[in-house]
Amino acid sequence: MWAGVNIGRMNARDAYHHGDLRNALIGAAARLAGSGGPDAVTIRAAAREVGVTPTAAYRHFSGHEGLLEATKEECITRMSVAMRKRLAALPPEPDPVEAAIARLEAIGRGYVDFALAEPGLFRTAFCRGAEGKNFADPEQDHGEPHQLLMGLIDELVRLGFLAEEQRLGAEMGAWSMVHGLSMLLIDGPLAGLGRAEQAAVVEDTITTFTQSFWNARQPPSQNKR
Amino acid sequence: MWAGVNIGRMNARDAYHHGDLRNALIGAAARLAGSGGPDAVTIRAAAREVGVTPTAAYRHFSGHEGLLEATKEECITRMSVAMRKRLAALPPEPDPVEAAIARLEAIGRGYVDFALAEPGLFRTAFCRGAEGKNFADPEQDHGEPHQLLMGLIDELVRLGFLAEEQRLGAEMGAWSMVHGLSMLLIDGPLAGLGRAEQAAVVEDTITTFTQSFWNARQPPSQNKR
DNA sequence: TGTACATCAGTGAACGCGCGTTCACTGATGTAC
DNA sequence: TGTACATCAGTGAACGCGCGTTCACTGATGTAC
Repeated sequence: MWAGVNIGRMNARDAYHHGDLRNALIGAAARLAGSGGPDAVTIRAAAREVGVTPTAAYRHFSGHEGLLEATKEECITRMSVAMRKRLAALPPEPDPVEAAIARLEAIGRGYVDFALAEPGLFRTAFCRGAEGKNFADPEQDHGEPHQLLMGLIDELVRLGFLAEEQRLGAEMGAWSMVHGLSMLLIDGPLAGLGRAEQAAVVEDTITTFTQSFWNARQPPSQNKR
Repeated sequence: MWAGVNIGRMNARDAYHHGDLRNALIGAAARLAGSGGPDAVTIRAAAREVGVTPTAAYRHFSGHEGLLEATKEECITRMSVAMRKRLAALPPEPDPVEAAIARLEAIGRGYVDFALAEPGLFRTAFCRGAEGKNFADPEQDHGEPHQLLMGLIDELVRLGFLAEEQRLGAEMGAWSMVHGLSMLLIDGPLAGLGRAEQAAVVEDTITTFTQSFWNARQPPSQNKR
């Protein structure tokens, strides 16, 4: 009871010298984000959830912004876990190019499905962050989901399926596609669609996009699919 | 001075029986949205901007949600104006297919450029709306930018460039792409990039996508894909 | 092994803020006669 | 053309809310000796 994730509220006894308040607050904040999006992530609400005074949070975070930033990271982590599960569930595929494209499609579906399953977490993962942050810094990464994508694009280049000059367009095209689709489905004009209609849109869009990957193929040898 | 858009604050004399308070409030709200996004759109701030009591707004809107909804519409309208300008600036192109694809690319660039030029308005145009709204209702449209896109997809189908079954995938693919690209650039991990780098990303992504349209061409005559 | 004491990690009360919204009101306008 | 009066479109004060943050504080913990 002294470490790890806390479930529900703790009584006053446990709350005192909690042992893992930082993680407990992040967990609570993620719960709040899940049901109410980034706006629901407040110091007071997270502290309330954990059963602790708001002031206590200031021992572990610089303030509201610190909590939100930590919560964003948590959301990104959960997202990449969901995406990795998709990869793990993929059937074996001997052809390396087929395999890489299947993996690409799988993480794309994982991306969109996570957004649909956990819109609050998704919104939080991509909500406007602190002004000062500079993502252009190559030292800083854009988060795990992006790393998964980059790895697959790298592989397609290595396999000679994509040319070096196609790298940026393919990477950003894929990312933009799944991100935009997710946004339109959860917050945008497609949010009112029923489950089945949404699934159909996802299916068509992803399929079309995967096809465009085959179509964009390098000028290699025979009939290109 | 009695009608039309108001610039700056009005004095008490003019404010009384303002004449066009509804539009003045929407204009003020759009200004707030432009600098602070949807969260900055509040009844109190809009009223303050116009030089009027918050209570006065309740003569023209049901409440905060009513004002926000009207502001969203305003943002969407401004966006489609910007996109139409791009269309108008296009050089003449005799080939109807070339023309349609050029127009498609133009509205796509217009979409992304609007997001980059007016991130606050863009965010507001696509912020989470009222729960009850059902966009699945075919009577309701998804907004002018979407109509522009639909019109061009229709034309490509009519010209035989796209097959009927490709319609949904092409439509959602194009929309998702520009929407996701916009979001990643203004709020997401690409927000920290410099102007030049952002422009390069836009260029590559849009070019790749337009190319994929050519690649996705119907199985008309010669070498397919 | 016991104890004094520094430090750590919480409490509880309070602050000021901007918000949405409601109330009773009143000045300005326009219309019937 | 003048006037009484209904209606319209504002005012001004107040409410309660949840928020971020700060303050002085104190109970719990762990460590030096």
